[in-house]
Amino acid sequence: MSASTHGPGAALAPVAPYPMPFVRLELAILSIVDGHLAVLLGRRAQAPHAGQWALPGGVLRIDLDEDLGAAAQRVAGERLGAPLPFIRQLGAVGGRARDPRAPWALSVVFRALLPVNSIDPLPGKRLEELEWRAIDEVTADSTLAFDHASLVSQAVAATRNEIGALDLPFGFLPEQFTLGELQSCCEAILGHRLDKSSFRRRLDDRDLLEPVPGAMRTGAFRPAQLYRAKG
Amino acid sequence: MSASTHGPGAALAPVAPYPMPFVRLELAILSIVDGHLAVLLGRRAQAPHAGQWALPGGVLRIDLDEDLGAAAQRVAGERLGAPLPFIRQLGAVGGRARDPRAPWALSVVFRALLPVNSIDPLPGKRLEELEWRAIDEVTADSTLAFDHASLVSQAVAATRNEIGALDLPFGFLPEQFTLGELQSCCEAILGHRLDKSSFRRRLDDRDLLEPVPGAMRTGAFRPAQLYRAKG
DNA sequence: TTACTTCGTTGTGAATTGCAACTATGTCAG
DNA sequence: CTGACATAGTTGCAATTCACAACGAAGTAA
Repeated sequence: MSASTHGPGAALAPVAPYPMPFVRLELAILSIVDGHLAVLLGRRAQAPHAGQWALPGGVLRIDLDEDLGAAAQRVAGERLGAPLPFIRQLGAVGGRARDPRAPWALSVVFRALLPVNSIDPLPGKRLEELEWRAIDEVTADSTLAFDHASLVSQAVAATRNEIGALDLPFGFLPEQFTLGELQSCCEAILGHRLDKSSFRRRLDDRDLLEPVPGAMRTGAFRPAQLYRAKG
Repeated sequence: MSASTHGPGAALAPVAPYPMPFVRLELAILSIVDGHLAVLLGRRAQAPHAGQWALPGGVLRIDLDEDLGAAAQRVAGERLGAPLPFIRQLGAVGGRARDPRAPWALSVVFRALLPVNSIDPLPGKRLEELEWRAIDEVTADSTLAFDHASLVSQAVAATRNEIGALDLPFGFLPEQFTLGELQSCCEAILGHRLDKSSFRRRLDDRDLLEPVPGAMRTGAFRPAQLYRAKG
């Protein structure tokens, strides 16, 4: 459709006659279930790797997608029924032996964060089983399809680095949250516990949060001040 | 240049009926010239953006390249005549309006480090002007072709982050180097001076270097112990 | 011999961090 | 009504790290 009908500029050198790779987007969607970092996987219905678990993804559609970010959002919408607000590109993988459906397959990998108690995106459209799987299991088993085990590790490592730099995982949290929730969230991502006072000191040194004046989270015990991201 | 008679790809059956993007590799090759961080740019001979400066790069050749890393090495060899030992992928950019030669262009961006006094890679093959340009100028002018100014900024930011995490820029250095050289190198990358004692303390806390027993760098003043990367 | 420049180390006060205690404030059981 | 309880939020302090500066050491060059 858009093969040659896109030429507002002057006549340029033609696109090289080389065959191009099969380009896909893969989504590493992370969340926290039962206090543990988890990734959303789908069981493949068709060959190749039928029956194995894989990251949700889809083919790049240059007729539909304005750019890579838009492509990732489109795939997220098709597979999960909802756009992903906190999404970041991790990089690309590509090579000859990655996907038997094509002689050369290139995937651009995106990482997204979904709120803790987000409604399970299972009521999607044409999707098979989708399941949250704990990171520890996934990286231990490593029976994922294609090279997706390595992609998951990459996504987790990138996310842990962000937390280390106090780049807060707002994608995991509702708009308003308590400092305890934020800390638990970071602990789940990192896989170890943090010190409360150090954590809070670093937070207000960086001036990233602001308290919501009247709002408190009321529960079984003492209520906690609600905060929201600043700026 | 690449409109020659090379068409082994016609036989490859497309795996999906969707058209695929035009895929290129771009190289952000950094070095330190005159104590300042610099990037290697080439002046474009042909349209589009003829006469403007751009990162060296080339088209992905799925018939030649085993994977993305190999593709980057091949492009480096063709454009510079030498392989790049310290190379890392930064990510991919892609969209409709990136390159007027194709309706949809995707570039995978690599960052490489070249030793300080590396022989200028100018004696390449079919290349136009290639020139080291100081980072400060490049990011200020921003008259680079395509979106390459943004790619350069990305490469610099990634490299500065690595230094901050004491991921040492061995690519900038010869196999053996003095601590002073290493420090100057990091200072050039970061753009500001570092404290000598702090720098050395952090270095031997992480146990990254080992002294070469008898080797000293002798110069105009007091000789300095030579070190090499450990492990 | 002396000036000079870089190498390498040491010292010190400030800032950050880790650890642990303490108080505060609500719910809930009795 | 009262006190146990679990979490919220703060405080204190020792230990570590850090920035900054000074120092002696080692070579060249005049």
